[in-house]
This record gives sequence, structure tokens and C-alpha cells, in this order.
Amino acid sequence: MFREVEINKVRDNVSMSVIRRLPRYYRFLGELKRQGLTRISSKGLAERMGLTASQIRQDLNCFGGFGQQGYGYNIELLEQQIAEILGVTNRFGCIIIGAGNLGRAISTHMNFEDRGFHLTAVFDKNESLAGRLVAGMPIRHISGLDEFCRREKPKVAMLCVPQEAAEALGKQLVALGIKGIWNFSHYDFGEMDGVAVENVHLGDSMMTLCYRVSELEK
Amino acid sequence: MFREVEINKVRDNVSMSVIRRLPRYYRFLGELKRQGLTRISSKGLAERMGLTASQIRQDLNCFGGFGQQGYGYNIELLEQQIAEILGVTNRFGCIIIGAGNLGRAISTHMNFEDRGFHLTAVFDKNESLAGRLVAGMPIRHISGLDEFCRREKPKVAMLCVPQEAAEALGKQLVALGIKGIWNFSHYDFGEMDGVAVENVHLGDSMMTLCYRVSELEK
DNA sequence: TAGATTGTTAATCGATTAACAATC
DNA sequence: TAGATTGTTAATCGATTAACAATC
Repeated sequence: MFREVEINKVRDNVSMSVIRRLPRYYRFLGELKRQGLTRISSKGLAERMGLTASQIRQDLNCFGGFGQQGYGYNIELLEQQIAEILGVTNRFGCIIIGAGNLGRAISTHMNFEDRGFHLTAVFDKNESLAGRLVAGMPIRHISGLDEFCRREKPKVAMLCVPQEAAEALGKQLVALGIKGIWNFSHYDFGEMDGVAVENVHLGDSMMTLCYRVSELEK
Repeated sequence: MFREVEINKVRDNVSMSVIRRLPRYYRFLGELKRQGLTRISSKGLAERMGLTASQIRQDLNCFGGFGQQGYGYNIELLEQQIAEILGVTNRFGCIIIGAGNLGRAISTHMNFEDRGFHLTAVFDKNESLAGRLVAGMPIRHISGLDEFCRREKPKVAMLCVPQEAAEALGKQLVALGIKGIWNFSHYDFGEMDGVAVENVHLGDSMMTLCYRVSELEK
């Protein structure tokens, strides 16, 4: 019990840089497992991932000592531990707002269940889409958002709407008790207490690529 | 002419952290312009963006002195300068590989022309999709990739394919002279000389959100 | 001119890497 | 036991912030 407290105390100060590397570790461990391997050293993992062994050991030790001196890490065990840390078995209820191309792509293309979520509804403001099936569920009109959230209490909303709609929707969703926003709109939410916002700014990523390609041309 | 050389020398060591902030500056400047403003101080911009004024001045000075003491920055001018730095007027020829949900969403949803690119073809390995229209152009079968690239010499490829297909396609594309890859697959490309890879790992982003929401629940 | 605000240097902070004793 | 490799502390490196002289 004391150990539990200790681990959580440590976890409080885990930096975003570390957290953002966790899913990548998880992916590589899954790959190693599929290759039939059972153990890996920080050195071996570092080589495959293009990191330093030091960094891997530092990162993992933010959450606990998962390795064994002289042996390394058990791949399956470490994978499970990272799954546990990430919380991928949570099945957080989530809704998608915006059933345009992007919203539909996300709804059907992403594997929600494997990544901690469970999609419960898709909303759009376009009346004429209402009822059409996406990811096996009928698109709902946005006017039903309040009622749905109060009843089903989804934890997370995925925002696939234009910039203009994002700010107001964000406010509405937070007021409805949403704890996480996966934001695909071009709008930047400021810091919000008690709400995690994860931005996917595809336009920014595209322009970064443009810059980097331009630089290569020089 | 000497100044030209100086600026480029400086630019060589611009860190990724700075580069990744440029599109965001660009976005905020566009917004300010739309609001009818003409000038902004680093302090004013910092407040709106949730950064420090210091950081903004440091960032911009990697590329040149765009401001004026006592005045601040001219919004329109600075926007133009960042557009120039990012190279958004390049219209780099680009192709999309993979016309599934995600590929189709990217093709139709992204504004290529405003962000330095010009979409010239969409490929898929699925024979039955061939000819179907996406973003106003017929989907081509992947077997025509080599011939197309040799003829049209696209600069960039956007990879919307499953993990299994990514590695081989990447090799093929680089051999065909591609200089940039916008990678939506779950595959991690290692460092490649002379090729810029920009990853959009949606699964990783989703799991990071899962972690952060889990933490809030505690 | 006086006030504002930059460009830039110096100080601080945080993240990464190196080193090594502990130990399997 | 000897070799391997961790967990962890210390050193280094890079990025952010603070400070301020220059100057519009």
C-alpha cells in the first residue's frame, strides 16, 4: 500500500515528453512480441527505436522498475505494464462531433477499443446526414448533444468540426462534463482545468513538412 | 548578398521545437489580420498564444529581425515572412497513397494549395477502386506508381496505408526521388538522408489522450 | 523627448546522456 | 562465479526565460 502511494507520487511529475513516448514503446513491444521474442534489453530496444538505452531506462523508471539486472525486460510483461499505465483497458465512452470526411474517417478507421475508448455516438449539425450510418451507428443531429451527454456521460469528445464551431462546442462539452477533447479543428483551446486536450493539427504538420522539404531543396 | 548568406547560416541550426511553432504563429497572425488588427507586440501575441514574449522574439530571430523597437511587429508583414520561411507558395507536387477512409479524408479535407502542396494523384492497391473519383481525380492503381513518378516527379507522398505496406512503399518512393513523406501509417521510418518524414501517429495521440484522461480520474 | 518594445546576451530550467554501483 | 544489464545519480546539453542595452 505504501508502495502504491510512492508510485503515484512519482507519476505526478512525469513530463509530457515521456508520456508521448509511451505509445511508441507500446507499439514496438507489440511488434517484438509478434516476432516471437520474449526479452529485450534497453540497449536492444534503443537500437530498434533510435533512442539511447539511458533514455529508455529513465522513462520506464518514472513508473516503476520493470526490468531485471542482467536480464533486461520481459517483453510481454512490459507491454502489459505500459498498457496499464496508458489505461488502454478503460473503454472510456467517447463521441465524435462532425461527420464530414475526417469525422467519418476517424470513426471507421481508428481502433477505439484497443486504445482505451468506446465510441457511443456520432453527431453532426447537418440535418440531412441524420440517420445515415457511420461505424455502424446512425448520425445524430447536434441538437441532441446535451440530452445524450447527460444520459450517457461520455468521457471524451473527438472534435472534427471547422474552426468556427470549435470554441463554442468545447465550452458546451466541458460544461456537460467531458474530461478529454481530441481536437482536429484548427482552433487552439487554452488550458482548461480538469480537461485534457490533445491536438491533432494536420495543417500545422503539413506546413512543417513543407518547410522541411523546402530546406532540403536548398 | 552577404546578408542572404548570413540568414541561411543562422537557419541551419534552427531546432525542430522552433520549426514546429511556426505554423501556429502563422495561424494566429492570420486570425489577428482577420480581426482587422495591423500590429502586435511579442507581449500581445504571447498572451494570446499562451507563450512568453521572450520565446516569440527568440523564435522569430532565428530567421531575421522582423520587428521594430517601440512598435512591435506588423501583422501582415510578419505573416508574409513566415509564409516565405515555411515555403507555403511552393506548390510541391504530391501524391496520396491509400484511398481508404483516411486517404479520402486527407485528399478532400486538407487545403493543399494554401499549405505548399499541389495534389497530383491518388493511388490504391485495390483494383476495384480504380477510376473512382477522389478530390476530383480518378484513383489510380498502385501498379502505375513508378511510371507516374518518373513522369511527374512529385516531391512528396502522403502515406495512408496499413503498417505492413508502409516500409516497402517508403523504400520504393525514396528510390523514385520523393523528398518528403507525410506518414499516417503505424510504421516508424528510421532517419533517411535527404528525405523529410513527418509522422502523424493518430493511434499514439489517442493513447496519450487516454493516459491523460486516466490521470484526471485519479 | 519619453515610452515602448525589440534583438540579443546571460541565467535558469528541464530533458537527455553518461557513468557506475547494485544485483540478477 | 562472471557477465550482463538494470536503476539511479551526476554531468551535459539544449531550450526557455529573464534582463537590458539599443533604438524606434
